[in-house]
Amino acid sequence: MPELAEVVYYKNKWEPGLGAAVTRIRLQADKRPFRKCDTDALHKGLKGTELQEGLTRGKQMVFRFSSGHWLGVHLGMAGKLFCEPLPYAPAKHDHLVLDLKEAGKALIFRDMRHFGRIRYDATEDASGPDWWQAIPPDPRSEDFTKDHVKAFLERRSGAPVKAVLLDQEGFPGIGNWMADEILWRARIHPAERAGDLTARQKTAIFKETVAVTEGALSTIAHHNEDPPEGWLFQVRWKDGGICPKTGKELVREEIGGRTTCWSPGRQQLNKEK
DNA sequence: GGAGATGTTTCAAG
DNA sequence: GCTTGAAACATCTC
Repeated sequence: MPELAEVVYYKNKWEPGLGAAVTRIRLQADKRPFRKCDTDALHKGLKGTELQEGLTRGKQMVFRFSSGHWLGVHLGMAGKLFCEPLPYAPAKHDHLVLDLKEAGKALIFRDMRHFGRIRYDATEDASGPDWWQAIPPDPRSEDFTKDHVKAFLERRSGAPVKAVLLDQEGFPGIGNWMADEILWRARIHPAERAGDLTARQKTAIFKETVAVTEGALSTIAHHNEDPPEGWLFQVRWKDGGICPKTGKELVREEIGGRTTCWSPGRQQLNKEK
């Protein structure tokens, strides 16, 4: 579900808890979102600390608590964060609930599919845990440059460009619909091998990645609205969806391991041109 | 009942 | 060691 802009949207859902201390922690330690997480340490470490800040990079989130405690959140495919007044009774898939008594709020992580992930780290490093610092620059960053994009496309030269756009090592925050939107705008066939792209096409991928990210942030990040009319997003899951540019039918097929939607008249393989 | 879902990890093969 | 592709993960909805 959540790509870069939606991750920002959900991160902000915990804002009502800023400045308040964690008074109670309820979690389902045996569930998959806590794989590789020391839940005992989380319990002991986080209790009594104050929520100070929430940050996002790509699809990753981290919440900074007082005294060097950090909570990492990944929403997976279907996860969400929200806030409810106390007292709050957790539902079946509410894997983590933080009560903040002085704010009168419960902060909740819910994930029906269990593809999400919670992490806990204790470090005095003000830049955050190692895994957080290791996340490559996302498309909002000034370090996300044309050269960076070109180098990554060349490194993954044998893979379909759709698969490369989904790789969080090169395009943190880009997910399935954003990748389709970028390729549709750039008029590139999703099955094109990244190494077969022209210099002009590589530049187009850089520019459209930034543009789609900004467009998504301006709508989804604030109110979870859909992107504007005229985006592929509006039609890509509809049966018999029509390309807003060509007026012809869109195609759906699995490319790079994910269902991919594109406009055949607009996006062709280079060798077919 | 079966397929598919806005994602990541892991593993095998080249 | 690096790249690529496919399977696995858990649950719900259509």
